[in-house]
Amino acid sequence: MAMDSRKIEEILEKKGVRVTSIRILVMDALMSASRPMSLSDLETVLDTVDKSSIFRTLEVFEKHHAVHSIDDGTGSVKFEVCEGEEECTVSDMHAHFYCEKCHKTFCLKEINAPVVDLPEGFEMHSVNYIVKGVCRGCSRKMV
Amino acid sequence: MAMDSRKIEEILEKKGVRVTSIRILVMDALMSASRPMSLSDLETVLDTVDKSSIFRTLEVFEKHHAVHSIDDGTGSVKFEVCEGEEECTVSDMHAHFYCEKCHKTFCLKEINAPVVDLPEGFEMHSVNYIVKGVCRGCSRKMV
DNA sequence: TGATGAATTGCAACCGGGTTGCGGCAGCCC
DNA sequence: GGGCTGCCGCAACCCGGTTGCAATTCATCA
Repeated sequence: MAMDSRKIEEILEKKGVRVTSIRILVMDALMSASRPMSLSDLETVLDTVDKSSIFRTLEVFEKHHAVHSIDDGTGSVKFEVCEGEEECTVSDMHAHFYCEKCHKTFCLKEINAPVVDLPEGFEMHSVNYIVKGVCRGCSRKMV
Repeated sequence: MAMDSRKIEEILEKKGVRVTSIRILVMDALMSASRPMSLSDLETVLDTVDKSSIFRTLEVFEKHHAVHSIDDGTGSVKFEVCEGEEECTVSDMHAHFYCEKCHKTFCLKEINAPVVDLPEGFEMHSVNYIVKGVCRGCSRKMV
């Protein structure tokens, strides 16, 4: 338990999510992780909780804008906690970095996902901006 | 057969890909499609050809930089023909648009994928820039 | 406190995209 | 022709994601 469960309950309530023990566990895991987590990441961390429960919990969280999903092109969707109180908007989305060596996905929180002008008639709902390459740790090791 | 198979043979040879009848079929399908195609798209278009053959053909094409793959976050990777003679570079990559109504992926060829400055130590190999929303056709229909 | 109905959870099975092992076949060179 | 290499089809598999269903938990109200 990395975080005070009171605080987590508060957050869930603020988002309009009914509080249950499993939801606290999942939110806690997400908040104490330094990187976006996939369903199977969560499965291994929370090995007492069933996969489908985690899956449905994430569904609920996403619907209530407590978390958002990002697709880093690895074939497994990652989830991270929404920052502000409000729903994430397009301009809030930040870039992500996927390391091809260590297969980890990093948040580049400082870097907003760039927004481009679309051709007329196209309506933007969200953007996904993923950079792939080698992360700091791995590029050091290679010298 | 939308294209002259001679031309396709030429292209394959230029990329250093051995020419076979299946490879011509796959390349033809990709070149005559107006949108990036997934493995299963190709499967339905080329219903005489086995899935694994298409899969391995795409592998070969990709290794020889005859096609590149894009991940639009739908869970199925799409492929499109590389434009120039040379290997695609980061700055050549263009943005893509995924329509949440009709579930089609569009190339925004005019729009280069934006390139951001990474934190020190991170090394960029490729970028994926996907915009999700509603496409022109679908937003018209809704009026 | 106990009953009732709705929401949540675990289990098991399923789905679909992607991937692989293997045996057969085609093309090529000697 | 014989042998080699690479290509192809088939079937089976893997894994992330998803669903149906029955059991459990929870909130509510009498």
